[in-house]
Amino acid sequence: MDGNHQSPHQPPGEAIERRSLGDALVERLRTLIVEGALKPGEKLNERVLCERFGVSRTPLREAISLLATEGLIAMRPHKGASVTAVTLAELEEVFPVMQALERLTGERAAALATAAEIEGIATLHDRMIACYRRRERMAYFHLNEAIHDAILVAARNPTLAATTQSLASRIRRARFQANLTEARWAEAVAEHEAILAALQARDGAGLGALLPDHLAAKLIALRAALAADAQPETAPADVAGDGH
Amino acid sequence: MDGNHQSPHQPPGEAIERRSLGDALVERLRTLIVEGALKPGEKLNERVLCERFGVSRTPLREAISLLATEGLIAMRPHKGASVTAVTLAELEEVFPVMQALERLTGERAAALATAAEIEGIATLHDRMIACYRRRERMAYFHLNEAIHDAILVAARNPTLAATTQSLASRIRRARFQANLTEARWAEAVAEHEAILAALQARDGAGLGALLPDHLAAKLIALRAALAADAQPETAPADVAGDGH
DNA sequence: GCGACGTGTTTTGTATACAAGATACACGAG
DNA sequence: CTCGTGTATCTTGTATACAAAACACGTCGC
Repeated sequence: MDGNHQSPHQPPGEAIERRSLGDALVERLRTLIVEGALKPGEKLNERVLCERFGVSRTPLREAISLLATEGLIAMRPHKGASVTAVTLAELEEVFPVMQALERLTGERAAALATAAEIEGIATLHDRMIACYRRRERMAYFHLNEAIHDAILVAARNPTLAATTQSLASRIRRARFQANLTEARWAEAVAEHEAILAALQARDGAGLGALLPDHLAAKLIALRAALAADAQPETAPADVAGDGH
Repeated sequence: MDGNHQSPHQPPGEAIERRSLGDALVERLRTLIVEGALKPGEKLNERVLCERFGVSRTPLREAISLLATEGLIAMRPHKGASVTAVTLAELEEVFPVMQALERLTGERAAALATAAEIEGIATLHDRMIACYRRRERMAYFHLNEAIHDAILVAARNPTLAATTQSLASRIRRARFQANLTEARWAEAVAEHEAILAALQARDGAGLGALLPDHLAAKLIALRAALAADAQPETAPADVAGDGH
C-alpha cells in the first residue's frame, strides 16, 4: 500500500510487472529525498550510492535521470546530480499547476467513482481520523496520501494521475520538511470531512473546488513554515544549546 | 527555433548546457515519433537504433526511458520498447488534462506577459497567417507551435511549461497523423485571431477559456479523422485504385 | 607572501562485455 | 499432420572498463 505512489493508475488488466532494479531504485531514492534522508542541496555521488544500494552505476543513473525529470534532482553536465532545494519560489510555482489538476480530478472523481470506491475512501478517511485523534502523525500522512491516490484512481484518467503524482512528490517533500502545526492539522481534517462529503454527494463542482482549496490552505501553512526556516542564521543550534 | 520544443521555459540565467548525447537523442527520437517516421506499434530494437544514430546503448536507453515517461514509448520488461499507438481513447484521456493546464496558462499569460512578448507573439501570428494564405502547411505548423510555446513562456511558470510540453508531444503526434481539413484549418485560424485579441486585451478569463476551446475544437476534428482511419478494412488502398 | 599555472586524482559520460530472460525454429512424439 | 518440447539465437538488463572533463592540491614565479 505504501511506496508505489507513482502508479496508482495501473490498469488492473495490463499488469506491467516492474523492471526490477531500475524502478525499485527510483522509489527508494524518491522516498529518501521526499522524506528528507537525502537533504536538499546534497550532492549525489554515484559511486557512494552504488555501494549503498549494491547496484551498478547503469541502473542508478537511470533512476537519477528519471527523478531529474520529476524535479527532485538537478543534473548539471560533468558536475553531477544534487537534490534540489525546496524553496518557497518552487512551491509557488508548483501549486497553481497542481490546483488546476486537482480541480479536474475532483470533478471527474465525483462523476465517475464507483460506489465501492467511495466506500473505500470513506473507510480510509475514518482510519485517518482515528490516527488524527491519536496524533499518529506518520500513519496520518500515509492514509492522507492513500486517500488522495484513491480519488485520483476514481477520476479514471491515468494521464491525469501520472501527471499529478509527478508533481505531488515535490509538494510532499515540503510537507515532510515543514512541521505540521496543531492548528493547521485540525483545519486539514475539517477540509477532509468536506471533501468526503462532496464525494459522497457526487457534487462535482463542490469537490472540484474543495481539492484546490485544500491545497491552497496547505500552501499558506507551508509559506509560514518555510519563511520561518529561511532565516535560521539567528540561532541555528543555539536554541537547543541555550537550554543547558 | 524549431527542435527544442521541450524547454521553452529555460530560465535565461541558469543556462543549463545540454548533456550532449543523451538529450540530443531524446529530441531526435521524439521528432521521429511525433512526425511519424517511427510508426505506432513499431518495435524499437536497441542495436538497430544504436547503429543508426552512431551511439552506444547506454545513452540510447536513457533516451528511451525518458520518452517512456512522456508516453510516446511503452516499455515491457525483457520485451523491449515500442512506439505507443495513437488511439482515440488516449487522446480523450490527454485532452482534459491539457485543457486544465491551458486554462491556467491563458489566465497567467494574459496577466504576466510583457509588452514585448505580446508583440512577439503578434509577429509570429502574422507570419503564421501568411503561411495559411499560402497554404504552407509545415511552416504553419511550426509557427503554430512557436506561438503556443511563446504563450507558455509568458505564463511565467517553468513547471507549467514542462508539464504542458510533455503532454503536447502526444497531441502533436495525432495532428501529424490526421490530416488537417481545409474547413478545420480556417476555423483554427479564426480561433487564433481570437486568442491573440484576448492576449492583447490582457483578458485573462477570455484567454483562459479560448485556449481550452481551441483544444476542444481540435479534438473534435481529430475524432473524425481518427475514426476514419480506424476502419480502413473496407478499402485500404482500393479507394485510390477505384479512380483508375 | 600571494597568485597563477600545472599535474594528479576524482567523477562523470560513454562504450563494451557478460548474464539472464525471451523468442523462434526444429525435432520428435502422438 | 499437428502439437509440444528442447535448444539455439537474439535481445534485453546489468556490470565493468575506458575516456574526457572537473576539482584539488602543490609548486613555481612574481
